[in-house]
Amino acid sequence: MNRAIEDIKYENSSVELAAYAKALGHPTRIEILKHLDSQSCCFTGDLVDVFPIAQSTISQHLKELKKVGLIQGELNPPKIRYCIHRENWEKARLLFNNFLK
Amino acid sequence: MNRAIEDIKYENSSVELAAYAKALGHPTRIEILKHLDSQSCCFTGDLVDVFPIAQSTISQHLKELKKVGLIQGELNPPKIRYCIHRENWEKARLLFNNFLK
DNA sequence: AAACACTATCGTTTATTGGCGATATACAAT
DNA sequence: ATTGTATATCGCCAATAAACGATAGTGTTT
Repeated sequence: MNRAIEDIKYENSSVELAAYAKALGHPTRIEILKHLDSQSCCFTGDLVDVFPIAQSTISQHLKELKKVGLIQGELNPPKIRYCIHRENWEKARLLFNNFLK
Repeated sequence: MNRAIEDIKYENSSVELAAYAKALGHPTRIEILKHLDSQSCCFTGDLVDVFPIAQSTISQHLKELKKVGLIQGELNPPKIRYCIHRENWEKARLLFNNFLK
């Protein structure tokens, strides 16, 4: 019964899907994405005005979303313009679509 | 963590979507659901044979999935037959579908 | 060079998650 | 009533996540 965690062999799509799902697993991140989607792009500062949470916290959420590839940030000094990463967004859409049948 | 999550007014759909996403945010749970889907239903014991993780851990994952409503367990003594909760599954499908446009 | 605006990162704290073995519970069959 | 089987729960631990304020970049403008 001594099972090592590294013995688990997941399907690739399961790992990818879980990663996207995990990133979507917080209401603030969902609403950040909704906001991004509604106006194609926006700056961190806009979000700080919209959500009653600290700037550093928002930055962390953005980092999470960027890490998993759902958004991308382009320099627009001194601001950073965040947009949805359409290619990966589509990839996620297909994964969820296929999974949820 | 000075701010409770309840203090932020999220859209209802954001909270629901995030809850589903969070439940899907682990590869083991994804594969459990795939397994359930592929054969409509199954017992905890079947999963213990399939995944190299402890029985208690699988039970925990099932609990998570049940909590969010994606699966349901019906007594089939002495076993418990787990099935996908089709109604909520459809609800999740619509939420993700709508969100990912 | 200094001041400013914007964002990221650091350090800390607390909560949650994921894993395990051990134990408890529930029911069937003996 | 005892045994056996299947599943859930408990207690524990390590790792990760979420939140904050403070601080450190980064690039513009004065």
